Amino acid sequence: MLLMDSARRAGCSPVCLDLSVGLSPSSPGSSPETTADTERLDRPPAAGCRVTSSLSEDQAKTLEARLTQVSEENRRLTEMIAYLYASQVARQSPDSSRKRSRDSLEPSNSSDANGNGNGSGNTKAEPDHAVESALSDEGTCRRIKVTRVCTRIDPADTTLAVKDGYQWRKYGQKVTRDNPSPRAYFRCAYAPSCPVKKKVQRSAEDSSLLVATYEGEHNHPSPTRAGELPIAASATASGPVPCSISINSSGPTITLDLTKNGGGGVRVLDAAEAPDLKKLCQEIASPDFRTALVDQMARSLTKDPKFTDALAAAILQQLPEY
DNA sequence: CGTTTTTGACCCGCGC
DNA sequence: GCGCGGGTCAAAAACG
Repeated sequence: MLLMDSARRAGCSPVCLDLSVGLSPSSPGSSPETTADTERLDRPPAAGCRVTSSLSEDQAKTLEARLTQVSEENRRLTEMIAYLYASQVARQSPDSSRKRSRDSLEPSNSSDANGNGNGSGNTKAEPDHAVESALSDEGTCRRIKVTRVCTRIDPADTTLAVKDGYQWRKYGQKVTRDNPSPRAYFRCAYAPSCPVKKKVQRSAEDSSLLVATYEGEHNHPSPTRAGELPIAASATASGPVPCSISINSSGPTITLDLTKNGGGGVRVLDAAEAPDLKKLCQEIASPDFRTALVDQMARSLTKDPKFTDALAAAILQQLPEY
């Protein structure tokens, strides 16, 4: 979110803040906020598509100029992301790592997959699953998975409820120093057999953003999502939504913004899981990721009325007049 | 009446 | 040793 703001301040359109970050220029990707127009600009038409061939020379030049501009903005944002990411990693203090290493001594269930249930569950009627991130700890005997999920909520909503498909029991609430809004502590309802805990707190910067931090992994299926894949697997399977990339100011986390469509999980990485940006980019550039991304983009675009309208208009132009 | 939530007290690690 | 702050406990209250 901050990055998006920064991008706007820097005069960049959020349109180009896409997943082509760190990838080859041909990599597909777009923000959910991307308009149909830009979407067509970002990518050359597929083979056999006759749309561009019907454009006038002026239109072609305009489009080309626009493409150049978008590419330039993309490049600048890529650099910005890399810079911010590096800064965030550098800011990781020894304190925080010590704290997390202490956490890692807590009981954890590492035997099964990442059982974090979020994504399709979602909060409120509006499925506005905004940001996810994952933290993993290594270097100790045991390993506890820490996942951060941000959900867009109504600022007036005072309940710290994140409907993620699992049942939770609240066991405490505390006002923390760095945030005026209270932090709620939840344990999985299947405790003590399931050791997962979560902390939920509004973002200090954006009260409409609810930040849930999950610790540990569920050792049971979600009561409401039985049969579905756990987060990490589903993220790859369903594919990440075309999304903007932001950097969570609260920590060294690269987040993927699902603000618009919230249509599924997303592979998320942070400093602990992705030691450097290169690794992150390699992951994003993987064939599976790309395939899932293309699939998700197609689904997203077909849901976008602007896109369908533009497509219909383009098709209409190609129809012979009778 | 059983379950869940609330909330003040308590515990523990850390820095000074 | 003391204070601070985050995390947890557990009794009381609220809820269905």
